Parts: sequence; C-alpha cells; structure tokens
Amino acid sequence: MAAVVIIEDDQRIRELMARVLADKGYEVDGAGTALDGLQSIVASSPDVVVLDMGLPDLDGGELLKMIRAVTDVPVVVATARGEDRDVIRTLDAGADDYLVKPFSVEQLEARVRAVLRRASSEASRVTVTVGGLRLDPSARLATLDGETLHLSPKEFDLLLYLAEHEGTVVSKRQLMAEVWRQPYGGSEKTVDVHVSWLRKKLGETAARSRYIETVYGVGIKLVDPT
Amino acid sequence: MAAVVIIEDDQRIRELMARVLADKGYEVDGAGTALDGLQSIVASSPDVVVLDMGLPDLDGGELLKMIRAVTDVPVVVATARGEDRDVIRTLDAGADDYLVKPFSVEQLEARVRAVLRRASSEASRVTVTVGGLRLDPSARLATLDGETLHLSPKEFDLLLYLAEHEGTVVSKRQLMAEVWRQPYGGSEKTVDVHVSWLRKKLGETAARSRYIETVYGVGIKLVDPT
DNA sequence: CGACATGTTAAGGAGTTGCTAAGGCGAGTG
DNA sequence: CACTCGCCTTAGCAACTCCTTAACATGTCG
Repeated sequence: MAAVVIIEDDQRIRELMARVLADKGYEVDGAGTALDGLQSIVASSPDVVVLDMGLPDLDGGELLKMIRAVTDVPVVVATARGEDRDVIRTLDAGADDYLVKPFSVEQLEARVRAVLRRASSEASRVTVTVGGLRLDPSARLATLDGETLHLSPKEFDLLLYLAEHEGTVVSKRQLMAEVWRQPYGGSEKTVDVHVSWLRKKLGETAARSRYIETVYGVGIKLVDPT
Repeated sequence: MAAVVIIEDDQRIRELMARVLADKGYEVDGAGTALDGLQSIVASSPDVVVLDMGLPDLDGGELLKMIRAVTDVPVVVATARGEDRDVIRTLDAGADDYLVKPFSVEQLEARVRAVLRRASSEASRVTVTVGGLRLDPSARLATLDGETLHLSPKEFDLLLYLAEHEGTVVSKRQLMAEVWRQPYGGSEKTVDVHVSWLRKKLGETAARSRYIETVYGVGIKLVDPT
C-alpha cells in the first residue's frame, strides 16, 4: 500500500488524519515541524505528502519549495484560508492539490487517493523502443535519438507495426492487411512509397539502410542498428 | 437534479416517500418488488437508491448484493429493526447509509442528501496542472500563468478532459462521447469549433500552437509546452 | 541480359481541419 | 410576455495534409 507523510503541527489533528488514513490501509508517518517533515520525507520517500501551511517554525510555502528541490512527490496542501489568491499561490509553489480547513476526513482521503491515482497513471505508459527509435502510441509521438519525427498517420502506424515486430520480416501483403486494413486488392506499391518516405525521415535510403531493411522477394523488417 | 429509485413494497409508504422527495426536486422512480427495482436501476441509472429490506419476493441483503454487482450507486437502506447487529450487517453488505423505521420524512431527505454529497465529493476531481495551465474542477476555475481564463461550461469541460489526458491523443468521437455525452450521431465539427475557441482564449492558433496540438486524422492532445 | 521486384519522385484529388458567421435555444430580467 | 444575453450548434469556405496512382529509375536474381 501507499505511504503518506503528514506534516501538521496540531497534534490532535495530525493523529486524527493519521488514524483515518491508516484505517484505509495507508502506511502513515507524522511530523509536527518542518524539519521533522523533511527528515521523514527523505528517510521514507513516501508516495504522497499532506502538508499544513501553518507551521510554527517555517512558512509552508518555503517548505514546499524545499520539498520540491529534493523530490517531486505529490503534495496535498491543507490551508486555513480559502481565498482564490492563496490557493493559486500555493499551487504555483508546486502543490498538486489543496484542502481548505476545516475539511472532512472523506475529503482528505479522496484527495490523497486522487493524487495517487494520477501519479500512477502517468508513470505507466507503453512505448516501443528500437535502438534510438522511440514510439509512444498513446501520444502518437515518434522520436529518433531524442529528435521528434514528424510522421503522417499512415507513416506512424507503419513504423509502429514494424517496431512491434522488430527483427521479423513482414510481407507487404501483411502490411496491407494489418496497417491498411485491406486484406485484398490494395496495391502493394503503396507500401513501397510509404517505406521510402519513412526512410527519408529516418535519414537513410534503401542503399544505405540503418533501421529499415528490405528482404528481396519477402518483405520488410525493422532492425536495431546498434 | 438527482434521480432516486425507491424500492418498497408497501405502496402507501412508497408513494409518501416519492412525494416528499419529488417535492424537494428529486426525480423519483418507484418499485414494489426486487425485480422491478433492479430493472429501474438498470434503466435509469439513478444517483441514489432507497431500499426497504423487507421485500416480499427477495431478501433485501440479496438484492443489495445484486445491485452492487451491477453498479456502485449509493444505497440508503430502510430497515424495520434497529439492533446494532443488523445495522452493521447491512452496512457491510455494501449499504452507504441506513434508516430505522419508523423514520420521519426529514430523516429520509437528510440521509439522501448526505449520501449524495458524499458521493459527489468522492467524484470531485483533483486540480490538474499542465505547464502554466491550471484547472480546478470543484471551483470550475481555470488559470493560465496566474491569469484567470473565462471559459464557457463546455470549454471548461473540454479543456479539463484534455488536461486529464495530458500527452495522449484523444479522438473527436471520444470527446463527443465523454464530454458531450453523445456517443453516437453528434457532429464532430462541434469539437473543432470549441477547440478553436479554446485556442483563442489560450492565446494560440492552430498554426502557432503551445498547449493544444491536433494530430491529423487521429484527434487532439494537450501537451506541456515547457 | 531479361524479367521482375523495389526505390523514388511528382501530381492530383479526396479527405481533414481552422475559423468565421449566423441561427436557435434557454435562462434570467423587466 | 417580450427582450436580452450568453452559449451551443450548424453551415460553409478556405487552407491544408495526406494517400494513392502513375511513371520512371534502379536493383536483384536466375
């Protein structure tokens, strides 16, 4: 389960929050001062931090900056006032979400859960990598050695299909069926043209190939040149 | 306003509850048997269900399990006995709140409202940040580099949806389904127009884009320009 | 060398997108 | 009830991208 660090100077509130989250299965660590809080964060590297802005020893905004300097752990800020200006300021300082006191334990739990959900969904993204080639299907982003490739829809689909079958020879008929969705009738010359364009954008030609190789009489394959 | 389904075999009580809630502005559907109740829930997908445990054709606990198998709609259980053991058992079975007969109409209304509030705060999403863009769904407040953006309801919903899927391409059909709630038939040109308005308010155009990128033939994506 | 497969470039049209403007609907107001 | 206002949708045109086809060049294998 996820680990939470709560930084809140009022002991009763802190223990209340800790108990609520612990009941929900979180592993909770508490701190009453900014210094203790930082230590806890560094020591246990939690998944979420709940931070009260009204600490006695240090302004909450300053502490937030310090946390941000060390790690990009999600931070939910609890603030006493609820004015737009304050909220915006704390969010600009790097908070991921906020709670306005007084808040219910349901609110606390919901915010913590939501922040966790977002963090985990951002971490998991499928990408295909072949040598210096990286393809992100959900973003439809293709990069070669860090440089963004500007590919048309069909070019991207074609390259993605080849990358997913790295090292395997793929026939043009297969490409027409899988990429073009035309199992019959489609002209295979279309594939040739698109492959040629891809080669150009990958900085290679049929004569000098790096990633895309032709297997005469059989088809195409994508290889890792490294 | 919220929709309620009441499952209660005693017709007089059912109609009394229905009238009370309808007076308060709820959209009420009633059912006298477990089977009818399930049908109503599936058909109208209400926001709350009020369930009497003493049904003639099926044990209330069984019905509650069936409801839980289909949906996670909040359920307020009305029970004749008030012993602690029974209450705990029904809550464990998945009820969200309970009423002990005989109860006043004020109690009924208060419980329904409380459950609704809890459900909506659970669903209330967290602020989303993409670069200098910040969206607060609960306040429906959008800011860009600290400046407040004046967005129409649809514009806000659209931008929020894009921001929640930062970096991933979203098709117009998906937007029509998720933002416009029209999985079929809605014209995708509507999306184009709203996107155009959003771009204008974000200070960019299709040719000079910062946050909103169109992926030709696929859809739209929101990116962090930093 | 000849037949055939592949590489490359160019051009046209089909389809997609950007954006403005106009009509309609509903909420709020006098 | 009429009026206004804001918002959403639809329509339409211009601009643009992309895919396919065609044509020719080059390459490969028996």
